[in-house]
Amino acid sequence: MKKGNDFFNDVYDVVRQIPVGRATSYGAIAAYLGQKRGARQVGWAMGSSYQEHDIPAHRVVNKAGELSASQLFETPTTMQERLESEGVKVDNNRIMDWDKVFWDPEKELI
DNA sequence: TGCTTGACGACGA
DNA sequence: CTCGTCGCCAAGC
Repeated sequence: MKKGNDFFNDVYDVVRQIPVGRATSYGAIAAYLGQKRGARQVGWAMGSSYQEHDIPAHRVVNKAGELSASQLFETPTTMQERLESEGVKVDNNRIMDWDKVFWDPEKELI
């Protein structure tokens, strides 16, 4: 059986709980999972199979609120349009009011 | 088996 | 505030 898949499943579970109009960072998820230094692995895990799962990957951005994954979506603007559709303002691939939109699983999630 | 890359983060200039 | 460098972990070649 797989062994490191638990990390994947946990990442997906956290992402699914992200409320609409909010967003979180890879580092925050990694820290919530106890892998504070696994921020890159979070993005790698999702990018490897997020299409096979039903998770709002567009609500996950880097610590700077930048849509670094926008070009991995169907189109380079899909991620931005989806966020704006949920009420999140995006400017130059960066979330505006990031400090307000930021959703910390360690504090919001129990 | 070993080197390189990557949806990142923190620190310094 | 923006740019550049180093560090972490896992997968790919």
